[in-house]
Amino acid sequence: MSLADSKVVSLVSPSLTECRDLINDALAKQKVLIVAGNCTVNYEGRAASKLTWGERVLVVKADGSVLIHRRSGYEPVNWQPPRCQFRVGLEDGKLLSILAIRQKPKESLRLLFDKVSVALAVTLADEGEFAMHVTEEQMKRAIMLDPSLIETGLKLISKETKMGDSGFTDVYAEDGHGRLVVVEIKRNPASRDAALQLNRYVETLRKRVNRPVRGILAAPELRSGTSTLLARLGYDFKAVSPEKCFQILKPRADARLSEFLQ
Amino acid sequence: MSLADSKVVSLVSPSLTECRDLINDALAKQKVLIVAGNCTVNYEGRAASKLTWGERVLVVKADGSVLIHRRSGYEPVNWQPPRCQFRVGLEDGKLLSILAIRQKPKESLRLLFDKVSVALAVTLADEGEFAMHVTEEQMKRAIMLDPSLIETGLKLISKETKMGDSGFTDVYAEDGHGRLVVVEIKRNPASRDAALQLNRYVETLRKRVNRPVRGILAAPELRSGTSTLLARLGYDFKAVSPEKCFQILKPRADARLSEFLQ
DNA sequence: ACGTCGATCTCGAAC
DNA sequence: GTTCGAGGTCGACGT
Repeated sequence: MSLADSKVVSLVSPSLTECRDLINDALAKQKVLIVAGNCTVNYEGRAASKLTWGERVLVVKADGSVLIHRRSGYEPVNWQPPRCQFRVGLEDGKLLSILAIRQKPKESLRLLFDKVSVALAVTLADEGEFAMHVTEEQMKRAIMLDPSLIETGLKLISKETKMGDSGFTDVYAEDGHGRLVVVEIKRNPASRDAALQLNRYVETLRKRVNRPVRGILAAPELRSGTSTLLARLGYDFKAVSPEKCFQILKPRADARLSEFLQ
Repeated sequence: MSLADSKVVSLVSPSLTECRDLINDALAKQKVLIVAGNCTVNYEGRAASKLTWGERVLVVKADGSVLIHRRSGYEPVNWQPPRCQFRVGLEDGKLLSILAIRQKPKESLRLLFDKVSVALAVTLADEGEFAMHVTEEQMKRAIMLDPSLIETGLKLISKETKMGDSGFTDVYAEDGHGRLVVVEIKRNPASRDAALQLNRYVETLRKRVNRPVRGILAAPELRSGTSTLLARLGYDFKAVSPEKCFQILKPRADARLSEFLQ
């Protein structure tokens, strides 16, 4: 097994020639490529940009995505989404040039390295499964897909996706008797705060429309004392479990998400 | 100069203990840290997710951003924006645990490595400047060089380069019928605000001259709803892409552009 | 600090 | 294929 076939190839302070060979090998074998060094970057496509000399980390992934990261910042300074094609070359033996071209939209990313600190080609074996858990937002989505989770005859008014100020999620609907309904959704057992928050939304709405407005607090359960408060305010409670919401979302979710409760 | 002080520290197939030390050193010195290995990731915060075992690349940047990349895909499978704090530890000497915690919103990212292929700590010296190229000003320049980009028969009146107060760029011209034309240029999809801004310019001009004044909104596209507003105000829209402007500027530019392309 | 908006948004789904 | 909407969006700007 030659060096180039091993799972990790790491070159510290390689010559540009060594680096070119490693890059070509990594690209051919669809490894993940990581290069840290002094470079410039020119981008042209949907927009155009220029990045003058400095040390950055280049990452090329197996699907031809490209990331160029500076020392700080979550987002790459330059990048390309998947399906890039590459041309790697040495200019005068002094500059390592990497050209990443993408069709549709037609874009190009051109890197020049004059010094590479470290170059890395890694084969990643990854069959792991990624799963998002049920969030409040997903519960909301389930309820909007099937308002009968709350009450038969309930009809949505708006697809408003605005979140309340304290992580409360609200749905506006109309019940079987034509009354406006505000539904507050909580993923966890709802506290008195949730009831008061619901109250604020209903009060606000009552000032704006001249018709009956109901309030419903939807959550897996109520914390102690919340039931009394809710009744005193004149609102209803509806038990909604994350699991039930998942049953609604499941048929619409893709294969990966179906794994989501693990 | 010890190993840990050099600009690049690269460990291939390190023990988890070595790896922990390298990571702690990198975090302390605010280096860029790159770790490739077999891991799981658990995220909890605004949402929650779980990623089962598999080989990925972890990147921690100098500002405490975290990226976890799988072999494919532009986007990291898990991440944290800047300002994470870290806790690194060994569990039973069998698992390397990295906990990244972020306040506001309260979020946590927990990685467990059972095998590290390669660990890298790099100091990036980067004072380079990043500049986007086709700016609104450049689009304006292109349109002034070739007003037919907007409409055949359009003639410039002034070379006024004054910018509008909100980043709006305006061009004054005269159309084939001798009517005054105000052209508002936006580099990005134009919103209702752009239409209203154009309206203000046209209204102002109509008060000062006693002749017909047209308004044209030039942008790559209109955001939803803007078309209706624009029509109601009686103005025209002309699609102008940065790319097309770039094509106009490209042949005319001289020394500066040759630098721009290189 | 909080809300609104743009982005080389990216990404997936619906049509 | 294109269009549309969501996102753990991120990040910048205005209040």
